[in-house]
Order: sequence, then C-alpha cells, then structure tokens
Amino acid sequence: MVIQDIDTGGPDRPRYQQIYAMLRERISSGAYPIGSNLPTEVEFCDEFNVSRYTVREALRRLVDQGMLARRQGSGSEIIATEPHRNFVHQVRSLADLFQYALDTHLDIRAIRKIRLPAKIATAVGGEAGSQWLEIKSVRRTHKNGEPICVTHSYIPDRLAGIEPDIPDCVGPLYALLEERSGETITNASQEIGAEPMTKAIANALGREPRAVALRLLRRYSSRKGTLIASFNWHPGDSFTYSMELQRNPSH
Amino acid sequence: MVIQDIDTGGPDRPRYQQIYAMLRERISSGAYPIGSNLPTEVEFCDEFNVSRYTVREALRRLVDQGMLARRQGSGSEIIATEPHRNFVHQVRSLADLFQYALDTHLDIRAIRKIRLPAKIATAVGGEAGSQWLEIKSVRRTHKNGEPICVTHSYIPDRLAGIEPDIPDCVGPLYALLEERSGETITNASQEIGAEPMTKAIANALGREPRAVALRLLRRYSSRKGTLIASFNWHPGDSFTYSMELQRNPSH
DNA sequence: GACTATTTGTGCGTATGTATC
DNA sequence: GGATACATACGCACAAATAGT
Repeated sequence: MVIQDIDTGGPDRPRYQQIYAMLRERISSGAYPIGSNLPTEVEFCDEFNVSRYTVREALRRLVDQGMLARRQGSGSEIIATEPHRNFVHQVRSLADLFQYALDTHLDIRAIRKIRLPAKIATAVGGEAGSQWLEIKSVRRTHKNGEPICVTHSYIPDRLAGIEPDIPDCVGPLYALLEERSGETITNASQEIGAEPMTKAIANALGREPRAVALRLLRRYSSRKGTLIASFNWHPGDSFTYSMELQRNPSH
Repeated sequence: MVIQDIDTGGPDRPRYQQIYAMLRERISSGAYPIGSNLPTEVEFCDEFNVSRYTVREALRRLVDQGMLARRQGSGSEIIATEPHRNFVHQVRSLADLFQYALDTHLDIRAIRKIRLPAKIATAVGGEAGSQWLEIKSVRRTHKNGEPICVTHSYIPDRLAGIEPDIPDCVGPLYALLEERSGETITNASQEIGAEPMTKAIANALGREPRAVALRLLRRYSSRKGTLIASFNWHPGDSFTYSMELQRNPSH
C-alpha cells in the first residue's frame, strides 16, 4: 500500500502523521475496540511498508493522546477511542489555587467539632450529621494586617487528631493534613460563585453588609475521601481569580 | 566521559534517562538560563559519546516536561527551570470553559466599531484607541427563553470581516473566528470576579440593579494576538463556576 | 523453575528533508 | 546561496519484559 495515495489530510505530511491519522480513525470507528490490543509494530511495518521507526512515532502520538497504553513484552492496548483533552489549566502546585502569597498570616478564630448540616455536607463531600472539625479563620497580609479573605474549613473526623497543630500551622492547612495523615492528595475541585456577604463576613473584611463577595469552595481529596474542604469569601472589589489555559503541546 | 559512572539516579537506567537527569540538573541549577539555547544535538552527542537518537530521546523528555521548546533550524530554547506542573484543570474543549449547553441561543443586541477605551484595552489585550468590533449580546436557554448571561465581546479590526456572519452564528463566536480566520487558538485565559450589576445588565437578566453578578473575562489568542475577548455577567444567585483538578499522571 | 517465542524498549549509524539564520 | 540545526526515515542489533510451554 502506498501511503501517499491515501487522503488522510494532505499527501506531504510526514508518514508517521498519516499513519497516526489512520489509526486514530480506525480506533474511533471501533475497528480496534477498547481493551483490545493493536497489531504489533512489525505487522504495521508490513501493512504500511514503513520502518519500525515510523510506526513507533505514530504509536507514540497515540500514547501522548491518552488513547494507547504500551507494555514491553505484552503489546499495545487501546484505552480510549477519543484523544486526550485539548486544553489544560496548569497548576504548579495546589498553592496556585490560592492566588495569594504563602507568607500571608492565617488568623484562627474558632475551632469546634460539629455535626455536618445537610447544606454543607453536599458541598464538602461528607455525610449529613457526621462529625467534622470546623475551623473559622481570616487570612491577612501579615499578622494584624489587612484581611484578604474569610475561610471556613471542614476536616473529617478521621483526621481530627491534627487539631492541636492547627494554630501553629504556617502555610495552607491542606499541606499540614497531607503531611500528617500520609494521605496523598490526588484530586482537587473548586467552585466559584458570587454572593452578598453576611454580616459576620463583611465585618471581618471591613466591608458593608451585603457587599459583593467572590466565594470559592475548594475540596482536596485523597483516595480515602475528602482531606479538607473550605469556603473562602473574598471582597469582590479587590480580588479576581485568573487562570491560563494552553493548548496541549502534543497537538 | 562514561555515563555509567555518574550518579544521576542509578547506573542501569537507560542512557537517555541519565542524560535527561543531568540536563534537568543543569537547567534547574541555572547553567542554561531561561531564554537561552541549549547546545545542539551534535554537541551533546560528542559530550556524552552517544548517538543522536539517545540525545533526542533525552531532549524529548525535557519537551514533555514543558522545560524546552525546540524549533527546526533554530535550536532548543529553555523555557522553564522546573518540570511540568503538578495539577491540571482539564478542559475537553474551549466550550467547557463556558459551562452551559451549546444549544443555547445567542441574542445579538448591538454590533458596532469602537475605539478601545483604556480600561477595556488592558483587559482584552489590545491597544487603547485602536479600532475593534464590539458585540453586545444576551445568551438565553433558547430563543426568547430565560437569560443566562450578558456578554460583551471584542474582536480586533483584522478580523472585522466576519461581521456579516455573526448574526447567523450558532455556537460560540470563537469557533466562528477560528474557522474563518484560519488562526488556531493556542491560548485562552479567564479571569473571574464578582461585582454588582449595572442597570443595563440587571435589566437584561431580570434582576434588581446592583444585584450580585459573577463576571468572567475570557480571552482567546492565536499566535497573531487576541482573536476575541469577552466579558460575561452571570447572576450570582443561579450560577457557579466549577473545575476539577487531577494530579498529573506523568509524575 | 526453565525455556522459548513474542513484543516493546533502547541504541547505533546513516541519509535526506526542511526551517532558520 | 550556504551553513546550521532540528525533523523525518530506514535498517540493524540487542535488551528486557511478558506470556505461554
């Protein structure tokens, strides 16, 4: 078969790209179902009359796209019929989710054990009525400095043992929890909304009641479940949340 | 130089991985500063006494980690001293940035050419006073349906030719622009804030003036610059923006 | 466990194409 | 045009992991 005669998006593209396009087409059309193995490299060499180098470049792209998993000695398994997602918001560390400097000061106002109210339960990923630790705090530019945001954090009971360490904690709480619990954060989610401030929050932030707040709800989870969830209220007049998205370089 | 004698993480790892580790070390230590070019492939072949294949595999890893940008004929530029970031917010398509169904209806209210005011200029990435196209619109659940958000979009003059097609556009405007201009979107940014609604916006959304709005500013750029930027005001009482982050599998 | 065939991984040498300077 | 540097491509060899005998 002569590759150049096949219309897969232009005859003068590199061969490995043409082969990649054909394989993608076959995969998404179901010719190679998910869970099955692709033909071997050598078989593709024969089919397309190209060298193993060329086949491997094509397969490498499939791997980059998250469609193919290869294992030495075993073969190449189809793991997805559609390519990897296109755009990513990159976060160097979870601290990037918080967009303020790490040397800010966390002013703990109250720590208490509570039974989770239904409303908060769904938000933090816990069961209503179960025991959690609630921490109310204000983040400031520095000790006794300007308030940045009001935070209400919720920690599940299985991690309540770290309570004594919280007041001395520098940096974000999730880092303390990750270290002490030995549970690795694998997952984080964030929800952003806008709402008027309650009196207590407005007061803590030095704003008028019902002033506009940007509310961020964050949840950090390990395989065992939620590590910590927190609501953060920022003054709408002095805070915006920004993110950059880049197209996946493999495209 | 004998590669195996250098302790960069074990003597029996593949050569290209050892070279990759050494180059990473050099980069993060500042031996090759950001913005500078790495030595050429052939120079590394000589230094490490390996084939070009091996050097290229090592460099490929640096590219995968987002530390290196290579350009045919030009060289390999250091673009970061640290590897790829840890967490990603995955966006299947740019439409995911908009978190409403694509079959919503865009109700165009006004299209006009303007000279960019200074305030908007910085936001959309244009020059103050330059000519842009301004489009004011309301997105609705369906034609004559409930309003979802108010949008003000800005398109640079070089793309003003698509103006006649805008009223017939189904789906997001950035898709129309990407198709017509032939410019590929490589970059998108989003800024999220909270503010009270102006009278006009409150009116269009059926809310009281000064009701709380979540404001999203989005900018889509190609290599030639901004393709389109838009402000989106959503009612704070009925909209939250959410995202999921996963730990990068490559770590 | 030992052995073998298969399959992908690593590595070399070489040649030619193509973008950049 | 020429020199340089990365990209594509072939052929070959051997290593390492896997699966089955």
